[in-house]
Amino acid sequence: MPTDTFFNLSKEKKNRVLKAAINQFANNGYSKASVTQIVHDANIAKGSFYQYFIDKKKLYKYIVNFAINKKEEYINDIDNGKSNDIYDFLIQINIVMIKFAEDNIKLAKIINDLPNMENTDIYQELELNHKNFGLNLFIPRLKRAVHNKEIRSDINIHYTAHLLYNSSIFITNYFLEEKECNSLENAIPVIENIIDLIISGIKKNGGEN
Amino acid sequence: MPTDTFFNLSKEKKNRVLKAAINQFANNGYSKASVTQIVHDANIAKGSFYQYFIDKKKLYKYIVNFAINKKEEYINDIDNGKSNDIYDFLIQINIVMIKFAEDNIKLAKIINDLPNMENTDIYQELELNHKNFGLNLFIPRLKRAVHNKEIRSDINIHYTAHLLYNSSIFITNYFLEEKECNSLENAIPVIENIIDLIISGIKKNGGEN
Amino acid sequence: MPTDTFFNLSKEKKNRVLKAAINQFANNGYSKASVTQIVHDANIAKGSFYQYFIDKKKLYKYIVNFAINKKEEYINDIDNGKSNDIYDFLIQINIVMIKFAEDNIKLAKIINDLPNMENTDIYQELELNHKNFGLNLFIPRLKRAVHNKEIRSDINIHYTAHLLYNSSIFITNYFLEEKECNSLENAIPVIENIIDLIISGIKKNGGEN
Amino acid sequence: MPTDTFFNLSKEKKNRVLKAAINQFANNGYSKASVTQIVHDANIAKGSFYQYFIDKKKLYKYIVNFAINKKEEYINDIDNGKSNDIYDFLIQINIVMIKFAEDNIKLAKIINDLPNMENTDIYQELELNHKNFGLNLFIPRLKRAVHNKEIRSDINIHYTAHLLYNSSIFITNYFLEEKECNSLENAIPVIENIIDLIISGIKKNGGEN
DNA sequence: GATGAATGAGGATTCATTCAT
DNA sequence: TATGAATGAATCCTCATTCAT
Repeated sequence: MPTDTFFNLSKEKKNRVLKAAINQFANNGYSKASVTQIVHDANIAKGSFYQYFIDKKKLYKYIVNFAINKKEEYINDIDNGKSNDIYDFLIQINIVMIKFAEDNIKLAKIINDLPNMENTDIYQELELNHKNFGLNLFIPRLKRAVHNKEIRSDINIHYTAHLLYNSSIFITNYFLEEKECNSLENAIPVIENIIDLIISGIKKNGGEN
Repeated sequence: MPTDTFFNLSKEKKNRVLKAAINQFANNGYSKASVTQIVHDANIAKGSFYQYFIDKKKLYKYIVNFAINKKEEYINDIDNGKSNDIYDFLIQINIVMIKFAEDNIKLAKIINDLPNMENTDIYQELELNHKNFGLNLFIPRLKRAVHNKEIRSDINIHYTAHLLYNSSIFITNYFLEEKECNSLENAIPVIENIIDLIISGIKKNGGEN
Repeated sequence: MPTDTFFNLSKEKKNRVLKAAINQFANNGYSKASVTQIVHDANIAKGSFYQYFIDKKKLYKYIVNFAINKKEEYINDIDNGKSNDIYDFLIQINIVMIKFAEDNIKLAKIINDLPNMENTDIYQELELNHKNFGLNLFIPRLKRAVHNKEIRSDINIHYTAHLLYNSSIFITNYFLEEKECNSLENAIPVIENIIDLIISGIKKNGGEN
Repeated sequence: MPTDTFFNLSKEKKNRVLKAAINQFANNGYSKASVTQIVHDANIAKGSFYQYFIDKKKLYKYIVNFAINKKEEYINDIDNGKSNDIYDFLIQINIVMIKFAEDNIKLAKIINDLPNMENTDIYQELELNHKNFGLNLFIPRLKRAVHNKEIRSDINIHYTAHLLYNSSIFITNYFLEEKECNSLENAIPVIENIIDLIISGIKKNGGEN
């Protein structure tokens, strides 16, 4: 999406510009993000900006795609692990999402803001469907788990996928907000706890009384 | 938050203004909402607006509080019902939230948009903690349910409350988006399905084989 | 084309704005005319300008129509005179066009610049066809003159109308440029001279030798 | 007007630049012509452009002179023919002007656009007086024709020259616009028709009845 | 209390020109 | 000499807010 001119820039300058842009979009969202501010933060001329990117929209789309690609890289890491049981998988996916958010807080914010753009043309133009990406992460795993008799066969896979996807977002946000300064290690028990809730339910088991 | 002048207005005029404002904020979010448009839709003079509200921000805060109060009214209705078991309670609370959203789509949208404002000064100034309100809805119920041995005593109540609160938001959104035209009745099986997931977990039970 | 706000302005202010705008467009043409300059010359705020006119284009269209209407008023004056013979008519029309240009040099310049806009969307939007207006001025008169045996029946009316229309533009420009400071009276012999050329041709008549 | 650097360029490169520039000016006029676009079309670097020409204005002046010189070449061709009578001369000159316009549409457009620049500094700087060139084309011929008793001795030569010059422009434009696709042959009857009007006038001749 | 005109800082974007390599 | 990135003043336009009547 950027012009050749942008790609020909020194790595240092490219990073300055990207950093400034990511900051703007993360802190202000698309429509309130200011090109003037980006240009100021990146210490480049106004005119230069428009030699790097056709317009603000193109830059935004580039950054969004950049963020999503990065996130998917994280996810693919575990996907390749082919972890066997659904419990492990759920733990892994949540860990990885927190890892991504920790490593890339600003990018995570930009992705989190996407649902707010759903009714805009710009969202259509993005064409990616990150939401479906999220769901598609869970659906095949759930099917496999049903097949392997790991989980009940009477659940609605669609709803469950939504619930799991939603929970992963919740877990990430929860960790970022309330535990912000702590290391990932502190998150693992929380994740396990919540996944356990989902796996086993909150109901008191007959046998337990 | 509005001035006395606003409260002295005829009910009809007050409603015109509120309706116009709610529409603006629901459709455009805070920062893109246009005072000019509100003024036009409400058919009042620009100057009058600033005699009713100090500024756009004050109006927004007023509307947000208005929306939250309305939502809490719905919730209090069931709370008073003192429904006994946790399962029933969860069903009830989700039904009521959908009801609220159905009856007040615009207000629901405004409330849904709140998380996106979390990093702004305006959010701090709201001071309300709708989120805590949400959590406080579940925490005492969960405690009671543990005490009544309805649910496992080894769950973390805090996390569980979060999960339930989060799920209720998800259920409402899911219903609004994907089932928009259907009646509330159609939602009930979905709600039951999801609540069942949470209650019983997704794990295949020993006895089921 | 302007907003109600503009029409509600004091006559003095309206004139200030119109004068500044006419000056800009006359001296710089549409695309180089500067809103900032208009606003400065008229001594109003930038924001006010956009409360008077939707945008620069709308203002331009308004001014062009204003200019054309004024010109047509001048022409209608003679048209109503129902001057009989074609010679008188040609004299009259040229006098009137010079009068218009003298009284409204800036408006005349704006009209003269119109052909340069012929390939732009804005010209299409004007919808007026000033050129056809010019031709239609001559065609019926020529037809009548042929019928009255004032002029040769073997001329091509279409070409002749073009030639006459074109000549009238030439005469006006000629007068404005080369005689700028002189009064209209000085123009009349020139007009008569040129019209005589067109009426009688430049060829030496048989009888004259 | 270009720098030595430009003249030292390979013919092929010079032509690329000139072609791109002519296109820009013909299609957009001076002020809307884009240096960036010229540079792109000519496939040269931005910096090179400014090594060939001091600035956009200098290039424009060079192109205008280039166009005018070309046009004069066409005219000189017939001048050398020493065609005798004024009627033939007028026919010839109009044919030649259409020929020029046909062969060099872009250059003709640039020349046609000149009157619109009359109030700019750039026009003054051109210094050429193409208009006088046009007039000087006709004045000596008219004098000769008077002397040869081909035309009336009581006409004002100056006005007549203007009228003829103006008509030639009109004829060319008329042909370019309305007959664009046709060959020059189709233009000749039109030219004859109009020249006949000018020669003989539109008045019904006494003797003709 | 109602009105609507006035304000101006701020928004994104363009483009001829300069400059370092 | 060729290159293409850098520059910044200028462009049109928006909008919450103020002010005079």
